[in-house]
Amino acid sequence: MKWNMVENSIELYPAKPFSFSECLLFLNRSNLENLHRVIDGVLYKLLNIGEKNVLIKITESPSSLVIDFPMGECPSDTGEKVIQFVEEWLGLNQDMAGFYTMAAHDPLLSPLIDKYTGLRIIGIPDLFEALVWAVIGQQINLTFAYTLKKRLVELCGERVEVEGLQHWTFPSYEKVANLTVEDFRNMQFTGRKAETILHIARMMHRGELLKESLLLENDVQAIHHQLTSIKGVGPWTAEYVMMKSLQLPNAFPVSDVGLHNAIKDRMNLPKKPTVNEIKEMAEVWEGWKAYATFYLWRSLYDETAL
DNA sequence: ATCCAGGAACTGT
DNA sequence: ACAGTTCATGGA
Repeated sequence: MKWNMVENSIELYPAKPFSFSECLLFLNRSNLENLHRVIDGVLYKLLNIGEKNVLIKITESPSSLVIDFPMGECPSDTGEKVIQFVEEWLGLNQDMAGFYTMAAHDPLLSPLIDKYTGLRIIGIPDLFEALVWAVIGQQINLTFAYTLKKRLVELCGERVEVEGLQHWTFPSYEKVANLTVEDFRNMQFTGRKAETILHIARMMHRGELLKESLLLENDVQAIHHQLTSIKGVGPWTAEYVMMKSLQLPNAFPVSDVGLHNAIKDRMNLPKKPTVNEIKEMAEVWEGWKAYATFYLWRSLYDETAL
């Protein structure tokens, strides 16, 4: 992707179609979210890069996205990492052309790509954060999931105040690895989720689980197997992480309840479809199942009928 | 109060 | 292989 550094700001030029307002809508869906902030069309996020916390501020200009650094100058040698993060976070490096061509011929997806043109899959570039968020989200409603995440972040994430606004980073696996099951129980995590998250944190702390290593696997089945071999990580969590953190366009959390509800609503079905029925209708999505899923999720929080 | 939630592991057949 | 049970709690 093209980019340009001008004085103390970076301009990015995502390939079209790209919708910044769709990014903001997704990122602003919960008022319990504290890992970024959306204020009047401006997106803030605190990044931890090379032991330093860097606040980025993203705005849209007519022809580009602009990243500014409200804490001062962009520290030298972090510019590249900031760009890479934002690309993965907002999906700027995603090539949508094949998906749109496929979706245009699918009666379920075609209204969605028309209405949400430019929507990208919003990612969670940090593998640890993606895994923890997925484990938290297992079998509980989203509001409670956000509450639990907020408690964990405020317990051991890092906080910075800039211009009167608080900003948080997600806790590092080093810090989480030093927590106990009781710490999690006090935050109303279940014992199982506490064990799973602690296990993941300790694995990553020991260097036994690395995003770069997963991405070097030669096929997605190997990645899926490596993730599901972690106790507490099942098929849904593995696919979710492959979609949101590893950016695999064909990742498919087929058992996802939200996906089931979206398909039911979109097709006016009397009840939710079975997993096998969904697998059948997803055959034509081959190669793009992650995008199909994300566009269907998007339809769930649409206030206006399609 | 009742059902369900962006599941997973375990148990029994 | 497949179905039922348990975990645990909050939200609507």
